[in-house]
Amino acid sequence: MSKCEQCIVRKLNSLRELSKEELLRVSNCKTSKQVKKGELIFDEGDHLNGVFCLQEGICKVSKMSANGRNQIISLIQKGSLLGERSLLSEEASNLKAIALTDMQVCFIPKDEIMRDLRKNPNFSMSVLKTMADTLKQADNLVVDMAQKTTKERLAETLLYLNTYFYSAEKGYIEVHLSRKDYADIIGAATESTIRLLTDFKKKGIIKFIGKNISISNLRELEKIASGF
Amino acid sequence: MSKCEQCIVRKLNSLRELSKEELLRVSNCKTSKQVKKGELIFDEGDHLNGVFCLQEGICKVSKMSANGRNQIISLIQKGSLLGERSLLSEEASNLKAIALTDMQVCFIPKDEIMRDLRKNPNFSMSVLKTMADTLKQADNLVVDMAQKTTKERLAETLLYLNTYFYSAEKGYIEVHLSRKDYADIIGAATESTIRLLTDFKKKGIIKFIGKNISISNLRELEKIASGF
DNA sequence: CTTAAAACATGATATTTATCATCTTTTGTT
DNA sequence: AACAAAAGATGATAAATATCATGTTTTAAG
Repeated sequence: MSKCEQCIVRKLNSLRELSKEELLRVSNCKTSKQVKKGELIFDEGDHLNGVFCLQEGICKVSKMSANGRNQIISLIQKGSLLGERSLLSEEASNLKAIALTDMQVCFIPKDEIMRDLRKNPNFSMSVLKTMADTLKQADNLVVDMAQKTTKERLAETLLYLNTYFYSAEKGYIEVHLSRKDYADIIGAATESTIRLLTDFKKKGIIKFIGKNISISNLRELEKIASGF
Repeated sequence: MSKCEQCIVRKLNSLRELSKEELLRVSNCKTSKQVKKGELIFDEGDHLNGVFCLQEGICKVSKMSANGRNQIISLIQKGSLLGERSLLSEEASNLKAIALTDMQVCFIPKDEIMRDLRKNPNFSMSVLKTMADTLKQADNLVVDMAQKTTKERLAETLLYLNTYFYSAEKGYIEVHLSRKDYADIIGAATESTIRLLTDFKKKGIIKFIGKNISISNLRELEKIASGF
């Protein structure tokens, strides 16, 4: 199994704050596994007892609502930690994570991380800062969900995907989301979402063939996202 | 000025983890002030440089959306800390806090808290845990906003208020929110919100005279909140 | 390659919600 | 007490969105 010290990905998250010795211990107790596209990483109700460090790939994090519909809260890519909250509360996970691409995922047991959190202030401060950022994003998401129309939310989602997942080489957004995934992100019915996408396409704002989507008129999409 | 060591309220938040000496230092650098109902505690864009510890009263925390509408993210009551995120990022506040009742508020400068966060693992772990909880709540709120109808959200809001702010003595929910506040919580138009409240009243689910609201049929409200 | 299942798409319609207009009631100020 | 301003209320209407029905295309499994 590869060693954390040599892992470039850890530079992208709070683990960068760990000392050589701490990292060595983490390296010795971590497990690593392959997750295929579409597979479950963890489910709502699971007791995680550790955090995931995403080596490669992208996953969607979602939550079931009472009425049985799924809401995608965020997309997480390689370099991020996942499941930090399980460290801090004894509760089961309130979220579910599913791979959107083939993935390489490391799992670090709770005990090891907890020890570092208590011993290494730089590490705990970094985790705190990350959570603060996530919280800020969540607040923004709440406002968007509460006040924007589905059209505005879809425009915003496309802009977001374009920023983080556009491949210049391929000429389109690299994450392949189903129409239902898009619907689950913006919190709309799948049919409504399809209609909106078709509408954007007809107006020359986006192009798509199947799941390969690209933006043709960025300015216009930005206008729509911000409500004109 | 009163001393933190003798303050009962601190027992309710992460400050409970501070040692006597740490608390003494906090006590010596904190400032305390009275905030009248309706007054601003801090605004979006303010650089806080510290946290607020709420001694007495309730405030609403909100955020302006791009289209100029206000969204109330949460209600915070005495015993809570407010503005922790300002400690962890250099950014200006993305939220605004306004008093819903007369309040007594302490302000603790950033530097003092930061020092304790780094030196006292129990304290930083407690802050981490609080943020994790807040984050979980935020995720739940996102799902509600995205997938519930305005009626369901209003029902849920009333249930929440009833849980945390019902006064058996007075016989109604003690926080006095305007119809616009309710609208800003559920993310709906004020007129729609009034119609929903009137509808609940007509159906005998709630009673109200002005801003004094009480729940008559809890079971029914719970049904509505969960979408039947 | 065939076939069934899943995903995508679109029309028709119903429901939900916002907006605009107007009126009434309450609140706070002089 | 008188009055203006704010908050609350309600009707009429328009706009946004969901739902149901159905057909087409794509995908995956044998």
